[in-house]
Amino acid sequence: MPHLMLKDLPRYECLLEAAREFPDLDPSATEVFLHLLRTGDEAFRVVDTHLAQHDISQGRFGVLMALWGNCQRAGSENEKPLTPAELADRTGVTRATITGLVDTLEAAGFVTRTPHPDDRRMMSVGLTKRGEKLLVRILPAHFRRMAWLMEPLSETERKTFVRLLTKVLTRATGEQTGAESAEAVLSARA
Amino acid sequence: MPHLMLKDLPRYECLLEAAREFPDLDPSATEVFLHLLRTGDEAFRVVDTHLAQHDISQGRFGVLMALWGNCQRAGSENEKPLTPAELADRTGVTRATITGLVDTLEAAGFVTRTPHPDDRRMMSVGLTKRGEKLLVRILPAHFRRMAWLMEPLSETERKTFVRLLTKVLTRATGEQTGAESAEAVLSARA
DNA sequence: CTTTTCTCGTTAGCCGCCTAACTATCCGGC
DNA sequence: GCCGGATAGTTAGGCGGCTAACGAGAAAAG
Repeated sequence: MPHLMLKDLPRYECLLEAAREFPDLDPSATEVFLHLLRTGDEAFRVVDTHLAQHDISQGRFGVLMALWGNCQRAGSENEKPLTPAELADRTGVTRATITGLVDTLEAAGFVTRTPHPDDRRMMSVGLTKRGEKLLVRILPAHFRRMAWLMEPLSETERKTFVRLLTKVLTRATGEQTGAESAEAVLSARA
Repeated sequence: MPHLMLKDLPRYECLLEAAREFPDLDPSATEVFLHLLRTGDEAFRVVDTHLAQHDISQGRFGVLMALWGNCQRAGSENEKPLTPAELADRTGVTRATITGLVDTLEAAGFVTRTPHPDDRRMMSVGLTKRGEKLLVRILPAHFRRMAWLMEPLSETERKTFVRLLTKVLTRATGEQTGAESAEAVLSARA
């Protein structure tokens, strides 16, 4: 689970000291980076612990949410069945992983897997009544956890937070402007 | 790898709509939460991609960094060998996981595993010259990636960012004040 | 119409993480 | 001194990610 390198984040003075040995080390950037990963990890753990109480992993939950289609993708009425490929796309895991998740969810009776009417290569994965009930039972506490976690932040701070996160996310996910891509820039001096 | 539930983050209006159905849903809190996890995930991916080029997973890297002891824990001179229990503590994974990671690193010649002189239950895991060289070769590009990722943020923004992250981290990791703990508060209405 | 090429889902196998159980060792009470 | 409980590391088994390779079916090229 942990995406982490050091559980106890280094003190800033240590980063400064290390920066003398490694000129490439930007202390403030490193500090933000480590805090980001650590906090993301702990936030994940908070909700994952809750979902695990209902035998639902984050991956399974993602599939259920995608199927439940809560206002995803403009213009879709809720509860539309999806293909494994669409599920992979929306949850951000590979198709191979979707196969495994759907296997588990199907065995538990939360989703059904039927041949796609139009294209015999495809499958159609739909949420069952049972799966829907599970979500309705789980979601309130799930939302409460997120609200609890963010309670220390004012509305203004939340706006700022999202803005900063978006800046980093935009850079991380590329919007590859050719020569400016991460790989190009960063391997130049390798 | 992905700690995520939805790859394409929902639009804010969708959260508002969902909040009508689920009174427990706090739209701004949910928005921050989803952005935090998504961004943390992508930031992780940025450095993980680089480490993977050297056949080093994040877990292995954590062990090497802990051993290299870069200014961890006040008063320790660098390069001190550690026990698996200490490694588990510092990297935030279980001891069982450390066993596996050290197995791999030992097979690759980056660390050595010797019996502890004082206590025959313990082992002493130390960094080899080869492991040290690996770190020195990898770290500059590693630091460059972190710096590149945070480049869009000004120094002021970085300070703010760390402050906000710390607020959430503090809440997530508890500092359990008895009745205020997450489990107590959140399961009250379950 | 045939053949090539692409896409879909699945499979197989790897890895890192977990928990639970086990063995060996140390320590504290009697 | 001995014996029960704590502690260190490992093992066994499960799970959910990944990549790579596959066969079935659709679509494009000829």
